[in-house]
Order: sequence, then structure tokens, then C-alpha cells
Amino acid sequence: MTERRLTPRGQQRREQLTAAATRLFAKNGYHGTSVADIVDELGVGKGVFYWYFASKEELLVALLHETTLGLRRAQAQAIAEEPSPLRRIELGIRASVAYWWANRDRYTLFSFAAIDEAFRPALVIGRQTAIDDTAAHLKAGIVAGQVKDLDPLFLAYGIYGVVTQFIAVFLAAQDASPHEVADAAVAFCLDGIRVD
Amino acid sequence: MTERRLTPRGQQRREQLTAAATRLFAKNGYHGTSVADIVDELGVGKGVFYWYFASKEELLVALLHETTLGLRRAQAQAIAEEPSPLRRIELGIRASVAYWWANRDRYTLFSFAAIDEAFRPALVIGRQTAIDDTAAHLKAGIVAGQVKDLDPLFLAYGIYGVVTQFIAVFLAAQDASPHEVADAAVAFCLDGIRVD
Amino acid sequence: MTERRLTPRGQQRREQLTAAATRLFAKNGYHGTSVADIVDELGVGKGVFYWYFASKEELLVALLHETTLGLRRAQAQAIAEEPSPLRRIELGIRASVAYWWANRDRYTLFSFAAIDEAFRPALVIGRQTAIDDTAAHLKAGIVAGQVKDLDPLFLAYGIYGVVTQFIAVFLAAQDASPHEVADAAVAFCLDGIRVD
Amino acid sequence: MTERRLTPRGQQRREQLTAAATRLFAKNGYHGTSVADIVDELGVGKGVFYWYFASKEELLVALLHETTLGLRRAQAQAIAEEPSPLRRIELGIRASVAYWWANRDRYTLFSFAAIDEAFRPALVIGRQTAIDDTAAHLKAGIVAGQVKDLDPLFLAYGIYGVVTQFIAVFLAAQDASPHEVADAAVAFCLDGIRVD
DNA sequence: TATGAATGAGTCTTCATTCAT
DNA sequence: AATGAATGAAGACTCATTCAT
Repeated sequence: MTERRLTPRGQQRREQLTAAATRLFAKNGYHGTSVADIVDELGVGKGVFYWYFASKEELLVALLHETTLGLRRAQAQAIAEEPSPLRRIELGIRASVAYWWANRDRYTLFSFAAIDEAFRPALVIGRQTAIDDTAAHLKAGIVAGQVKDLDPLFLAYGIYGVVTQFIAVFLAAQDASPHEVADAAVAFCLDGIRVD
Repeated sequence: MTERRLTPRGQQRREQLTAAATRLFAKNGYHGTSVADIVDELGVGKGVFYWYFASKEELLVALLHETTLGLRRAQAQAIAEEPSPLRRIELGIRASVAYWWANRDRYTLFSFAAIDEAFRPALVIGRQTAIDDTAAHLKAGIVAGQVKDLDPLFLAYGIYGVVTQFIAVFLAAQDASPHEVADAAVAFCLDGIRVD
Repeated sequence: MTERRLTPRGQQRREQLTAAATRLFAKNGYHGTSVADIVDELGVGKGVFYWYFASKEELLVALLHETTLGLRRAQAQAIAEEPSPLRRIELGIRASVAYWWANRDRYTLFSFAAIDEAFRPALVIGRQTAIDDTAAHLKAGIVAGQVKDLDPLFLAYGIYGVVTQFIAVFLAAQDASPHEVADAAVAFCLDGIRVD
Repeated sequence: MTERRLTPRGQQRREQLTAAATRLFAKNGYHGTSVADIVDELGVGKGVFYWYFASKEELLVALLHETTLGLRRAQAQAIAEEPSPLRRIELGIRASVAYWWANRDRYTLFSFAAIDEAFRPALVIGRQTAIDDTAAHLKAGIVAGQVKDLDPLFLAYGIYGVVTQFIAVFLAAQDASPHEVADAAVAFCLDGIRVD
């Protein structure tokens, strides 16, 4: 899509569209949501959608990027002032849980992305970034003697998996507070690797 | 679908269909695979599909159940003779990795299931079973003094997440041997909870 | 279909098939009933159907003919000994009501036949026969001075219409006895044309 | 179907569709007419149909309702100024014949409706209304001493049957003028019930 | 910017009929 | 006579996308 310069009103419309799409995708899935559904939600014509997005696909990609970016921003902000590598990991985990809790609708978006060639990149990049970030902290932690001397990449994969799974299960369950979930994830991830 | 009594030839056809479908679903996704694609793969008419399955949906559900069952059978077999709770968990993890390695095409099946109301049950049941199994071993491990005294359900969720994620990443990467992956998963999961 | 000489057992099979078909057609319509439905009703394979009928269409035509024939036979029998033309009409009407009451499932068969070119003949012939029969009685009645001197064909159409409609409505209603219906039909049809 | 607000052009398209459908249904039956046939008649894409109707079924229901309504309106208009009950019935019959003559294509629509559960209501309601209307006039006629003192509902059923049948036969025959048919129907229906 | 309307390829599914055994 | 299996054309319906206004 040729980058379009949007008026403030246009900006707002675009956001309404992404919001509606996110809601519907979360409820009915990407394939279960039609462009018609999205514009009906706003009560506007179909032309509106194609004024702001080149295609339905592009919308999802944009959504994935936004989300990935938002998550990373939240993590960065959370650890900004923290020097200890182990604490950085912990704060990162807590920030992740909090972010997904606040954006639970967006969590499912990544399910469709897992298979479709058109979306996988947006997903893989996000995951790799998160893992690399964690691995860097782990490496620093090993150097600092805070973390056992294991392959940091493997550990990072593990942490990513634990956090992801805890979020998935507890978002679905909807009966645990984000704090409890974060505590559990942190405990599980760090108890095993911390040097006592 | 009214249960159909199948001749050996029919049995074989049904298996050919599920095999072709699994392959195509893995490559193009559930929504990206049409019934036409599946029957074309076997070079048979479209009616054949509907002779064996009531719908495309039913096929996926059947596939999910079969897979869930197969995994559980593999785990059960692996731990059959092992009395130690901690070792049972370890053997279960290794069996899971091996199973998914041998059935990598089926791994993606669960992605679609995550969103669609029609499939979620098949998925949730499988996950819950796996988690409950693990939790039971953990409880036994705690009683036996092998495992730290933490909430076994929480631990089980964590273990499930780690294993799932390790599998996801490494199946995609395709450059690590299942043994290495299993080792890493076991290390990550058990080091933190084991009583030294 | 090449006329097939049927064994007693074959004869019986054929009747089972027509019975099942009649029942299903009455419930779900001709288009709403598949050959599979019919044979499933008997728990036999699809080949059986095509052993006895060349096609689904042929089955319906056969059913229509049988029914038309049966009705005419019932009427003929009812009036056999009656010399008075007016009484013959009355007995014919009563026989019709009784016949349709006993064969209500077959009544609907004629609905589909009304439009489809393939079936119309079977229907039109039956109707024309009935009307001609009545018209003949009316003519005799006029000659005998029992009936007003009006166009017998017109009167016959009217009588056919009244009887048909009474049957349609009361078969659907299912709360009037066939006797009452017959009485009403007779009264309506004959009061107007009888010479006092 | 969510009520759609139509532009004049849309209004026209919708009417073109119903007209084409009526024509084709009359010729080939409801089941013998595909949505493709209908849109091909207008030379438009298949989507057009579904822009105006939720389904083929809905189209037929709409058609049935329109027709029922049109008939009733025609009858109401015909008897508006007539005070005599007997004359009201007569004018109603004549209006019916005229209406069906002018809308012969729509007459067959009611054949399919007779069997299909989805359509029966539209049909039954129309019939009941017509019968109730007639019964009311008959009752008034009885009170006024114009009509013999018989069950008005029974008489109404009979009249409905006669008129329907006359129309059916003569629409098919296509060689009698609507006036003659109306005369015959009126004579048959009223001669028998009129108080001399 | 926005709308109602239109496109048409593509989807799932049905079903009368045939056939090998 | 009978069966399970297969065929494949045909049908209803969907939906991303385009376009005239």
C-alpha cells in the first residue's frame, strides 16, 4: 500500500478499524471474520476498509507488527533502570504477562500467523527478538555469576515457552490474577537456573 | 457421521485420506486446504471424501483425537515400568519429543484448533490430560521427597509450556536432533524443581 | 426399465421400497428424499434400489400410477350396484374421501407431480379420468331429470375441486372424521345441482 | 436477512430478480431452478442474488408473501363498496380469478410450498385468511337471510376449493376466458347455498 | 472519503447413478 | 440379488476485491 498521509480523522478511522478487527479476529478467528463483518461493526461501507488497507492480509500483518512492537516497548520500559541481569529477566517476564493481560485480544492473532506463509515472518521475528533479548540477559547473568553456566539460547527458549504457556492457559482460564501468573512464571523460570 | 463399517479396503482409503489431509494441512493450513486438494492428492472423486467423513471439520476433529490419543499412548508406554516419579516425568518428556518428532506434520494441526470453537474441545482435553498426568507424577514426587513442595498444577503447566515450546521451535528449526532437544527440555524442567 | 419377472421375495422387496419411499416422500418431499434415505430405511445397499427401479423418477411415476389406479378401483367398486346417477356421484365422493383417508401419505405425492414435466402426465390423466367419470354421471343425471341442466364438464370440475380441497384441508387438520368430511363434501356438491 | 436499505436502482434490481425467479420457478419448478439460472437470466454475477436475498429459500418465501398480499388487496378493493354479503362473495371470487389470471406464473409457486416445512406457513396463512374472509361474508349472508343456514366454515372451505380448482384447471387449459371461468365458479358456489 | 452494488472464482457439500466383487 | 465404494456434475453460498457515483 502506498503510504498514505492521514488526517487526524483518518488516523482515528484506521484505529477504529484495527480495533474492530482485533475484537472480531479474537472471537471468530482470521478466517472466520470477513471484511464485511469488520466494516459492519463500524457501520460504514466496504470502501472505507480498502481506503486504509490494501487487503485483509495487510491488516493482520500490521496488527502483528504493532503488537510485537508494543510488547517490546513494554519490556524495554520495564527494565530500563534495572542493572541486575536476573532482575531484568524477571521484570521482562512480568512486563510480558501484564502486556498480554492488557491486550488479550491480540494474543490469538498469533495462532493464525503460525501456519500461513504470509504471516509467519511477522511472528518469527517477534519471537526471535524476545528470545535474543532474554539470551543476552542470561549471558550477562552467567558472566556476573548469577546464572548457571548453561547454553543461554536453550535457556531462553525455555523461558519463552514457559511464559507463553502460562499466559495461554491463564488467559483462557480467566480466574487467576496477572500477578499470580507472573509470580508463578518467574518462579518456574528462575529457580532452576539461578546460582544459589 | 453414522458409524460406518469399513472393509479392509475402506479402512485403507480412510487412512490415505487422513494422511493426505495431514500433509496438506501442515503445508497450507486447514483453511488453505480444500477438500478438492485432498482428494486430488489421491486421484479420486470428491464423493470419496464424504463417504468417509461427514465434513472437513469432522476430519480435523478426528485427526486431533487420534493425535492426542497417540501421544498419550506413547507416553504411557514409555513410563510403564518406571517407578520413580521424577524419572517418569523425564521419560514422559522424552516420549513427547520423540512422538512429535515422528509426527511433526500433526503438530501444526493444533494451531487452527486454538481459535475455532468447533475444535477447541479436542485441544483442551488433550492438554488437560497431559497436564493432569504430569501433576500426578509431581505430587508423587513431592510425597517421595524428590520434588520441591510447590503447587504441582502450576509446575505441570510450566513443564507443558517448556516442552511445547522446545518442540515448536526445534521442529521449525530442523537442525537439532530430537535427543538434544529432549535433553534440554528435561534439564530446563527438572533442574529447578528437583530437591538436591 | 426392462420388465423384470420377480420372485415372491422380489415382489415383497419392491413393495417394501415403495412403502418406504411413500412414507419419506410424504414427510420430506420428493426432492427432500434421497435414494440413500430410502434404502437406509430398509437397511439394504443402494444396488437394491436400482435392481427394482431404473431411477428415482420411475419410482414416483409408478407410485402415481398405482395410486390413481387404486382410487379409480375404489370408486368403481363403491358404485358398482348403484343405478341412480346422483347416488353414484355421492358414492364416488364418499369412496374418494375414504380412499385418501386410508392413503393419506400418497396425497402429497401429487404436489411435486404438478410442476415437473416428467410427472405431470401421470397426474393429468388421473384427474381427467375422474372428471370424465363424474361428467358422465352428471349427464345421465340431467337426462334422468335429477340434475339441473348445466354444462356437465363444468360441474364436474367444480365437484373435483370441492372434494380435493375438503380432503386437503381435513387431512392436514386431522381432527375431523372422514364421515363428516364426506357428508360436507356431498352436501356442498349436490345441493346446488340437484333438481328439487 | 438484515433489512437492507435499497437505492432506487437496488429496488429495481430486486424486482428484476423476483420477476426472473417467478418465471423460472413457474417453468421448471423451485427445485428445477438454480440460483445460477436466475442470475444468468439477468446477465449478472452470482453475488448479486445474495446481495438481495439471504437464500433461495428466502426468495420463495418473499414471493409467497407478496402474492398472498396482492391477492388479498385485489379482493379487498373489489368488494370495497359492496354492502350485500352474497355479492361480496361473488365479487371476491371474480377478483380471485382475475388476479390469478394476471399472475398465472405465481400460481405454481404454491405447489412447492405445500410440502416443504419452510414454506408451508406462508401458504397456510394465506389460505386461512381467504377462508376466514369468506366465512365472515357467509355468516353475514345467513343473518341477512340470503344464505342457507349451514356451517359457514364448511361452506367457505368448499368455495375455496371450487375456485382454486377452477383456476388450476383453466390456467392450465388456457382456452377459456377468465370471465367464463369466473361465471362458472360463481354459479357453482352460489347456486347451492343461496336462499331462493 | 465514502457508499451501495457488483464480480466471480472458489468452497463445501449432495446425490443420482454406476460398478467391481 | 446384493453390497460397499466410487464417480463427478451440479448446487447453494461466501467473500476478498473493485468500481461507478
